Amino acid sequence: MSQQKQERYEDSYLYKVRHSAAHVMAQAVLELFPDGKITIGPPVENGFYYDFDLPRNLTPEDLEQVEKRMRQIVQGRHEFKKTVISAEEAKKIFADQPYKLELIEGLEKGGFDEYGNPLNEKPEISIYQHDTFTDLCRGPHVENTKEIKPDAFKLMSIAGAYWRGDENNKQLQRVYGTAWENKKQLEEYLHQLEEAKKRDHRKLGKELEIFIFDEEVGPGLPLWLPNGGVMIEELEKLAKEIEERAGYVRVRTPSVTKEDLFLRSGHLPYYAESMYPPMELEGVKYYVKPMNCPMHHKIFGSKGRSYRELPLRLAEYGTCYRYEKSGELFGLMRVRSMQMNDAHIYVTEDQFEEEFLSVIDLYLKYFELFGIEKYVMRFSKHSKAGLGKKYVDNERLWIKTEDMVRRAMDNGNVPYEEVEDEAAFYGPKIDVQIWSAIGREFTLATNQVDFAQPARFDLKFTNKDGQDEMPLCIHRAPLSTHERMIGFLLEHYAGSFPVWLSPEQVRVISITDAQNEYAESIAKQLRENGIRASADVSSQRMNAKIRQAQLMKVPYMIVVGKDEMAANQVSLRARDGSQQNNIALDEFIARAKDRIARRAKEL
RNA sequence: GCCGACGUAGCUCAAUCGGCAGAGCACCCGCCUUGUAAGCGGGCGGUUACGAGUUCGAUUCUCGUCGUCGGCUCCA
Repeated sequence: MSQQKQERYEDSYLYKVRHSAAHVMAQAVLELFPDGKITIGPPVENGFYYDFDLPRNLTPEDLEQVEKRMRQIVQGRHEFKKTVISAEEAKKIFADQPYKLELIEGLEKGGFDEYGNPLNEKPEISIYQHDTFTDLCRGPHVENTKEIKPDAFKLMSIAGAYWRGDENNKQLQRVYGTAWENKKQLEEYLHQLEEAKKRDHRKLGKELEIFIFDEEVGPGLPLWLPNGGVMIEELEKLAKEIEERAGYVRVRTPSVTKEDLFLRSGHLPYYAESMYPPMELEGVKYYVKPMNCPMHHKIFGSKGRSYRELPLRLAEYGTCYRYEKSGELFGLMRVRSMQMNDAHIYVTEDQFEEEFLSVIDLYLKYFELFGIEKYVMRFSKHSKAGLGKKYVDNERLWIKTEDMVRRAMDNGNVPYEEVEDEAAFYGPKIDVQIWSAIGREFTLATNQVDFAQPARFDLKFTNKDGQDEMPLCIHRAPLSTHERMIGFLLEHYAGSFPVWLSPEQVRVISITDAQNEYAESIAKQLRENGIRASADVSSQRMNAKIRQAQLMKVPYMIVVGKDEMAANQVSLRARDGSQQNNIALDEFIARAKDRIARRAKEL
C-alpha cells in the first residue's frame, strides 16, 4: 500500500491563518465590548470560531462591524509574539478573564489543554500577543496580521455554544468565520457551500416529491409521498433478500406496550428522556416504543431455546418513536418517527466474533452497492463517569464486551476509531459515521453489543452440557432507518438514483397527441414487465416534457413520434442526455430489466 | 431544550418611510400539433404562520405561540 504523507491540518499554514484570524476577531469584539469575556477560539474545518461571554447578544449588524474592524486590524502588520510564562504570571494577566483563569488552572494541573482536551503531560503556558490583544494560547500563529488577507475571510454566523460543551454550563456566543489563503479560495469555498445546498435532502426531497413535513402533523414526523413510498419498498425488498439469505427470520411487534416492559429492559431508567411520555388507560401506563429490542427479547424468551437454534436472528422493520428535542430535528436525518432496519441476533460467546463480523460485512456489501466511500467506523465505548447514569452499571461486562468488539474488528482487519463515552446504554457499538451535504455528521449503520438486556430479561438457552447459559445480543441496523437512509441517499446521489431505486423509472413522452395512445400502450407494457413507468400525454411540447422528466431525474425517457409509431419502435433518452434512436421496445425492456435486477449503478 | 435569524399564493421570490399584496412556475380553460431541457393566450389562487398590542391605518413596529433554518447539547 502506498502511504502518502499528508500534512496534518494542525501543521498547515491555513491552520495558522485561521487561528490568527480568530485572535483578530476576538480583538475586534473586545473593542466593541470592553467588558466582554473571552473563552476559546480554535481553527475548525474550513474556518475558525471564538466563544464569548458578552453583556448583550450580538446582532448581524455587530458582525458586519467586527468584520470591518478586522480588515483594518490585519492591514496593520501586527506581529504575533509568543511568550512562555508561569501560571502565576498568566493569572495576573487574565485576572479579569474568569474563563481564562479556569483554563490556566487546568493547564496547571496538567489534565487539559486550553481547549479542555485531556492531556498526558503538563503543558507549558504561553501567551500570544498582537496589537492590543493578548490571548492564552499555545499557537501556532502566522508571523504577522498582514498574512490574514482582508479579502480571504468572512464571518459566517452567530450561534449559542455551551462553555466546555456542557449544557449545564453557561451558554456563550460563538462567532463562526471562514478564512483562506487568498480571495480565490474563499470564493471557491462559498461557491461549494452553494453547490452543497443544491444537494440538501430537504430541498431535493421537496422537489422530487419524496416526503413532506406538515405543521399540523408535527415536527419530525415525515409524511412519505408516493415517490418516497416506492423507495421504502425497494429498500425493504433489498433488506429482506439479503437477510433471508443470511439466515434472518422476520417478526412483527406492536408499537405500544406496557410500562413494565421498558422498566425491565432498562429503557425507562436509562433512556426515558428520548421516549414519548406515557399514556394511561384503566390505571396502566403504556409507552410508544423507541426501540424494538425488548419485544424481540420477549420473543426469544417465549420458549425454551437450545444452543442449536443459535445464532437466532430476529428482524423487523418496526416503526419506532423517539422524542428528539426540538432543536435537534434535521429534515429526514433526525426525526421522531422512524422505521429501523432492525434485527437482534442472539449468540453464544463463541459465536459472537463471527456473527459480529458478518454484520460488518453486510454493511460493506451495502456500501459497495450504493457506492458509499466516505465514512468512518466508530467504536463507541462507555465512560467510567457514565456508569449507572448513561450506562448500565457493570464495568466488568463493559470491559469484557469492548474487548470482544476490539478483537473482532482487529481480527477482521476492519479499520475503526475508538471513542470514549458514545456507547448505547446497554453495550458498546460500532457506528458508521457519514456526513450530510452541508457537512453535518450522522450515524448511519450501527452494530451494537448488548449484555445488559439478556440479563434483565433472564434470557437463556440450554448448552451442550445441558446447562442454562445466557446469550449475548447483537443489535444491528446496517441500513439505518428509512428516514436517515433515504435522506442520505438523496444527497449521495443528488437525487439521481440508480434505476432500481428511482421512484419513476421510465417516462414515455409522446411528441404529438397522435401518439398518445401508443405512448400509453408502451407505458402499460413496461409496467407489465415490472418497470415503473408513466406516459406524459399532456398537450405540452416534447421539449417541455423532457425538461420536466429531467427535473424529476427520471432515469429513462422514451420518446415516441410518428416515425417510432410507424415502425413500432421507440427512442430512448437517458437522464445523462445520451440518446438511442429507433430501437425495439423489447431491447429497451431487456436493458431496463437487467439494470433493475442487478441493482446496477449504470443507466 | 438553549442562543440567534427567519416565516408573503401549492413552489421560488418581490412589495420604498407604516398607506388598496405582486411576478414567474404549478393548477384550470383555450389555441398551437410540435423531434430530445420551458410554444402562446386567458383564468383560478392570499385572514401576509397563528394570537394579542401600538396606530386613523400593520406584511412592515412590539409581545406571545407555533414552525423552519444556523449552531450548541443529543442521536438511528
